[in-house]
Amino acid sequence: MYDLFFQKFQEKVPLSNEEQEQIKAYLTPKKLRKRQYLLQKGDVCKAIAFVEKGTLREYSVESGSEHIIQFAIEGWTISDLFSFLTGEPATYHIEAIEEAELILISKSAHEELLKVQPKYETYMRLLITGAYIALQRRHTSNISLPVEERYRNFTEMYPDIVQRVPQHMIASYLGLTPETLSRIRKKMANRE
Amino acid sequence: MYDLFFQKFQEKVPLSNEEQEQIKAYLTPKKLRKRQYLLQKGDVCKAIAFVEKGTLREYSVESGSEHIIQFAIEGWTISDLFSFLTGEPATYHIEAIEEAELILISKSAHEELLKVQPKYETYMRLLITGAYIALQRRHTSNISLPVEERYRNFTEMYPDIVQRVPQHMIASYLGLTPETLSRIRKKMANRE
DNA sequence: CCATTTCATTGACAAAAGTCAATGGTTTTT
DNA sequence: AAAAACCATTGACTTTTGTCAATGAAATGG
Repeated sequence: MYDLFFQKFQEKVPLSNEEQEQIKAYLTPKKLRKRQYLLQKGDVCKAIAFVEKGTLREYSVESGSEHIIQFAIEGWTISDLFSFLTGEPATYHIEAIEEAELILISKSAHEELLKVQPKYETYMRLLITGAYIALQRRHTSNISLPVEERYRNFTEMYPDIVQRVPQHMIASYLGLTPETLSRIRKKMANRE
Repeated sequence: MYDLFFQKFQEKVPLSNEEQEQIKAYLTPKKLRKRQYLLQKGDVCKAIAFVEKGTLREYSVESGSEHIIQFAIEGWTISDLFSFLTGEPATYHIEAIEEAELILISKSAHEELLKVQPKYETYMRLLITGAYIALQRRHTSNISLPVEERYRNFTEMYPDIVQRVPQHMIASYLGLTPETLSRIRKKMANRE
């Protein structure tokens, strides 16, 4: 159950067996059914979630329309960090697209782990650094590349997500309407 | 010279005088003239820069056109983190818009500080977490808000940058052409 | 202080993306 | 198994944004 979590952890920071057991004591498993919320806008985000199985999406709702901020599949971590850290109401929804198995780090677990296990702090630092770099690249490509290339990059970078997620959600992630993405795909297909 | 740096540091992590002196020993001051590069695309980013004075911009150049990724004024930190951490060539330029005074943390200083001073790791973690949250909000507003509101948010959030930076750079930051921003401003002004 | 460069604005036009509505195929639910 | 909900695609049309070119004002550098 915790295999993938610790595998990913150890890719960044090696742990002894004892350390692993120590950390494991702070973690909580949780299952979600399809369409079930992990977090709803307005609630306070109470955990950082690591995905052992399944697919989730994090999205904002702005004047009726949804905008997908992030997908998360096996091995990824997802949360509304701002809400989690400050205790302010969340601005995003997080929802299971498919049935999912998660490992949760609660706020109190997070704070305790920072105190008792320096390797946890290092892991968090590296995790967020990676997320920041990825987000920066995404943002850069968003404002500098033509839509078609952005879509192509996405399919090359995340072929597994393309398989598992409806197309209109990928459009939303790329900041497009479903119609526009459909037309771009058609144009790309016609050139082959 | 290091006042602002340690002021910002202590807002996140308090330090004793000894700790401050210890850390200071790893820092290097640097001045830039207007238009001078701190980093050029293709070079390896050798430092994290804290701005004591002046204004910098970080931007990408994609098929001839520039796209501003970030501004940095007094009290902000700027770097091509990916290049800094991996040693890969930078994908961004960083340049002084006005004459600037910086405090640099070199790669080796960064690595040493992580080893010898846990508070430095905590500071870095919190710094990057803040940057990540800010970037996520920016990206969200980019894909979900109409241009006019994005501009309004920017002017409200960073009135000092609006004062100090030419308008076409703000357009670039928002992902617009200068002409489009000019027209939006006109529209906004006409409604008053 | 003059020459040059940079900058913001505007107009005319082109290209890109969004909106609305309809269709037909899937999948999901009951 | 039938009904309902979801989904991708397409067409006609509108809105938004970009491109190119010109102008005049302001800032910059020698």
